[in-house]
Amino acid sequence: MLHKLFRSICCSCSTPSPLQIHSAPSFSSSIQHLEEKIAFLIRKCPDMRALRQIHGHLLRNPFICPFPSLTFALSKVLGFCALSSSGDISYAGRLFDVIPQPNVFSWNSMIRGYSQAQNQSMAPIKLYKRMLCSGCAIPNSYTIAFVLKACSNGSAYAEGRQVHSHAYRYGLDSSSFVQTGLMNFYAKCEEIASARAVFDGIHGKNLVAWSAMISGYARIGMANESLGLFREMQEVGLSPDEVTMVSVISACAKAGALGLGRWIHSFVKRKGITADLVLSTALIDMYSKCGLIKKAKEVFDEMVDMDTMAWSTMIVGFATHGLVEDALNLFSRMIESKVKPNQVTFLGVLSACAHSGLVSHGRRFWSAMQDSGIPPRWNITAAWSTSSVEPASSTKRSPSPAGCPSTQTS
DNA sequence: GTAGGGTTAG
Repeated sequence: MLHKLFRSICCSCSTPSPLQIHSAPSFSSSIQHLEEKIAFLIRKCPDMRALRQIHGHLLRNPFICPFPSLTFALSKVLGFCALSSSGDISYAGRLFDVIPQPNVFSWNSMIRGYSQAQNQSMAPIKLYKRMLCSGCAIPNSYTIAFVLKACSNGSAYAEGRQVHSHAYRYGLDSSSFVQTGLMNFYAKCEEIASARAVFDGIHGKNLVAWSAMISGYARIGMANESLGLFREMQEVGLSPDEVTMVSVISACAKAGALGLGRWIHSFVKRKGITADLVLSTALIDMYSKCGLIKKAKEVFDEMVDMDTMAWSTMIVGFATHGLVEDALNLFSRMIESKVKPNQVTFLGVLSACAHSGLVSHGRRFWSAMQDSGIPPRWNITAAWSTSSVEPASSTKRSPSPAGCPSTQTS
């Protein structure tokens, strides 16, 4: 089926003759047509099995897919393997290693793919270093944003600062995606003053920039600053969305600001902001932490689809309030609903058992937890290299501006 | 000329 489809697509895009190649508009149009077809085919690709067939066709029939279309096609194949939920990052890695001169799209797909993959915390930054050293592709705003995300996830502060200076040197620091990436990176590394410096330097801040800063303050418990910025955002005429509201609700939860939290909840309703899964979970947490467990349960009961985090938040809430029976009953309902518990869920039920001296129940949950493959302890280690990351050549600008770190590591 | 940023539980 796929074979036939591929054949028909490729046959409909005839290989340009030498005459056509000299006739630039015709050649260019033919190439573009072929690339559109290949992109379509990969976009519709259901799984790795089909993707491997497409990849095989490309390699076996280079005459129907000449350079530069082969480069384009391979970067599309790579993008699917590295980024799609039905992709395969190890296949992407093997493919990437045999591409002679990967283009910037391929580098970016791999950097982003490794950032999203489990147990690959070192890989994105190593790859970024390889990209800079290779000198065959210049980072763009996508590269910088993806690497910054990887640095945020891995709390790789030294590397992130270097990436900041690279953003400046390559003239990419005016990209809104890079700016948001920088704010998030600094906020996640608890360098909130640096995050704020980036935020203050943005001209024409959009909703994402405001939300990122509000979230940065909320995350480290600076509730007043978070809520103050939320007010300021509205004063400049920007309307918050559900993502902004989640951070604001989280700030109320951390501050134990029930009055404000209730006002925010009514604000969400009044403005018609969708109380999606994440926002509802944030509300449950806020009401629970502010002592209003009944209201938390009301929000939970109104939810249609609950994930592990929503169930766990409610279970932990009950446990914290000493409502042991409610916590254990909810855990049973969660299992009946076929939602998989995680370490936080078990922490909730075990803490409920501890509060009420239910030793035998506790032992059963302890065994069930280990049977589920959840170890009693887990470590999240940021195994990042602290070695220097330097571009191979070509700096666009120097020296660094105020607030932008030097590229040299001490 | 392929693609992207801000959100929740311990």
